[in-house]
Amino acid sequence: MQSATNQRLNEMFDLLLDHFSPQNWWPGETPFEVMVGAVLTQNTNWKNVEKAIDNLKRQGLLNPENLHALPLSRLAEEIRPAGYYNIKAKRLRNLTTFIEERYGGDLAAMLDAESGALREGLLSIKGVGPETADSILLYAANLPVFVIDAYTYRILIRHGMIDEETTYDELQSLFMDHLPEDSRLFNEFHALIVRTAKDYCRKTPRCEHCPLRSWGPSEGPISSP
DNA sequence: CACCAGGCAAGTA
DNA sequence: TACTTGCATGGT
Repeated sequence: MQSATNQRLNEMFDLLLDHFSPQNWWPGETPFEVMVGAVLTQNTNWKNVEKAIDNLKRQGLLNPENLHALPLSRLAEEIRPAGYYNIKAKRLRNLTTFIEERYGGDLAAMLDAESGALREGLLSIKGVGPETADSILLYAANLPVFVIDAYTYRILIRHGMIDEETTYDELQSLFMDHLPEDSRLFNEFHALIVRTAKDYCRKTPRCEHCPLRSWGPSEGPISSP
């Protein structure tokens, strides 16, 4: 027998799937590109990240070795469109240093590591917090880890599933303790949440058409709690 | 013009 | 421990 939470999450997922086609996240050709994108998209529009990624890719810099060897000033210049470019250049350097020092520069070895240990390692990197770490685990390493972001918070608060003080780990457990351990499910679920918020929770609220409008108890835009 | 985007760390009291 | 602030470009 399944829990009420499980039923509620299943209903949410079904509503989203019924409304949208599969999102096919993460937009990245290689695991390393996904990792770089995870850092660059911190509090930043994805469109801006794409420009930065493109700069690196076109110059053959989008691999651990070349990016690690790139001077910080040059790296910052290449990722400038993604914003916060000075601090993000350092964060990317911290990431490549981690790959180098902990896994001898062997990215495949890193992605094969045990999930909990790898998460702990990623979180020890200055500039990698829980959402960035979990995005790497799920979308680069294909591990069954649910990614929580600001959209997930807003939607679940608005629909009465959690309160404002719920922590990242608690909200993550809400999903992971009540859904099958399936990386494909987690991948699609998170992508659909982001898609929903982008399409229906922005300045011109279109709540009357939101796929979650019947997923009570909320009514009205989640952007104005 | 103001506001914010697929966060995080450092500073302050 | 509990708030607050800095980081920065580009689109609405």
